[in-house]
Amino acid sequence: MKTLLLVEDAQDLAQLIIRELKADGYEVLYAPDGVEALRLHEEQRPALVILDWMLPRMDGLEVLRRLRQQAPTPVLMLTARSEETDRVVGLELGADDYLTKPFSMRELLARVHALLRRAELIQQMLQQDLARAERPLIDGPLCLDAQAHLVTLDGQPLDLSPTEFELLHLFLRSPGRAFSRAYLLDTVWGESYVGGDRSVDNTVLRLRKKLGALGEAIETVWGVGYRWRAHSPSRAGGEQ
Amino acid sequence: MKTLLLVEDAQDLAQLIIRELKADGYEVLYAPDGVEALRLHEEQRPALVILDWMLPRMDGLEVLRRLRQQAPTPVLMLTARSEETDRVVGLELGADDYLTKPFSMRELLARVHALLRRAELIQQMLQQDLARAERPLIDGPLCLDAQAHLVTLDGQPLDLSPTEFELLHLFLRSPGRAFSRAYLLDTVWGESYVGGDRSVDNTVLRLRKKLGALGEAIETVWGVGYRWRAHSPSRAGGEQ
DNA sequence: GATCTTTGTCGCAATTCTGTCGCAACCGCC
DNA sequence: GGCGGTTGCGACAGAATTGCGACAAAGATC
Repeated sequence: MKTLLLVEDAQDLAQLIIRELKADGYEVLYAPDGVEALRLHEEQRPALVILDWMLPRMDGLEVLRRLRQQAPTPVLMLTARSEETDRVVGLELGADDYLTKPFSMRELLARVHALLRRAELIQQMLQQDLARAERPLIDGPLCLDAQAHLVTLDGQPLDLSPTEFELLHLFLRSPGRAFSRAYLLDTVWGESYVGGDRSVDNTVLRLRKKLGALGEAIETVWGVGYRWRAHSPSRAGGEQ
Repeated sequence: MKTLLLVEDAQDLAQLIIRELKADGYEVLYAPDGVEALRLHEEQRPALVILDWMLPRMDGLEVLRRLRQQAPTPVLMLTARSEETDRVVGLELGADDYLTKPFSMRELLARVHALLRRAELIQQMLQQDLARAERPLIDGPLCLDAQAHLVTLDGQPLDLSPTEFELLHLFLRSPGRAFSRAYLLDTVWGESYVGGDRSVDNTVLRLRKKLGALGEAIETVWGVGYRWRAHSPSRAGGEQ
């Protein structure tokens, strides 16, 4: 479920927007002013920010400027003025889209969807670029092709869940390196994720199962975390 | 419905033309001067521009020159002078046609129709050229010929909708590569499209049905999107 | 202007994923 | 060998994702 941050000082409008966004399946954080907005943004890392132009304590443009220093989170600005200069200033400072009051909830939702999709696209493009530079990762009978998002074992495709795939990807990129659970949670699950270490354990468990005999390649580093065996023998031995 | 842009500072004439064009089923954008014309053109990308020679703030020829830097939109110029030199200058600068005031609405419409038809033809030829560079894409019993805009399965022609065709085309150009829904929406549907992920799902569903047994070649990449099954495992990633 | 095609959306079912819990097994240490 | 802490692992439930039929709106065709 995606999390959005709404920054709007008019309480009644805010309530309306929040209700609408929640009905559409989003988690909504709310900040009545810029200071609170920056705090929430840093703490929760929402997928998108809806930012009112006029705010108490800190001007919307100033908030936008500071948000941009924190992260490339997409920003949808709301304004009462439809002057072109405003639009230009907002967009130049890095707002991704722009909505003039009054607007319909339908339109707001459409813009939110579009912005989120674009953000997703950009992320995928970046990943694709990385993946393209990367040749498929091979370790004995195992092959992970990031671009195809495909893992094969002895030539047979392996059906991995997204989390399992990301974990294996990380392991294969740095065989022999030990990863703490905290690091894995940060990297694979995302830095804003809040969950227990047992999530890691279980994903490792499931991955080991799917890897069959190769599951042994994921070694437990006692008291620390896990590690992918550095030098896999060219063929898996007879042990089971 | 095609969108036209009318650039004309004489209000009464403009009103007349607008009414006439709308009655003929076009969407009409209106700019009273060159600055606004360029803005609208960039923002809305009309299919054709009707441009008056004499304009406030920016001369019609200057507008034409700048339009040409933006896009190859066909331009119909209106002028009060019938001198041949003017005609030459206008056409040299890239106006596609030319109409001398006063003119009948009947004549204007005829020219608009002709220009649009020609533009469509040109665009189609460009696409043909692009398609020609590509040889037919073949995957087992399936053959997609972009030039002929034809798909055959076991030699039988397959009836695909435009969206389905584009989607299949994209898949076959990069077999084995996983595409996110966001990427597909951007590429097949267009970046300005605002719609949900389920549109992709449904087009995939319809395509799978029409492909029959080969429908299985469209693999679901869970949590990511879709991928066309790579036939030859020797090539790991799709290249394009 | 009537009809057909295309295509986006909705709703529900089916599937898959994933965090948590409980308990057993295990490790290192004293 | 006992002990505290850590890990393995099966089970479960809630959440997220996808499949798919139905419907309606928009556009194309005639």
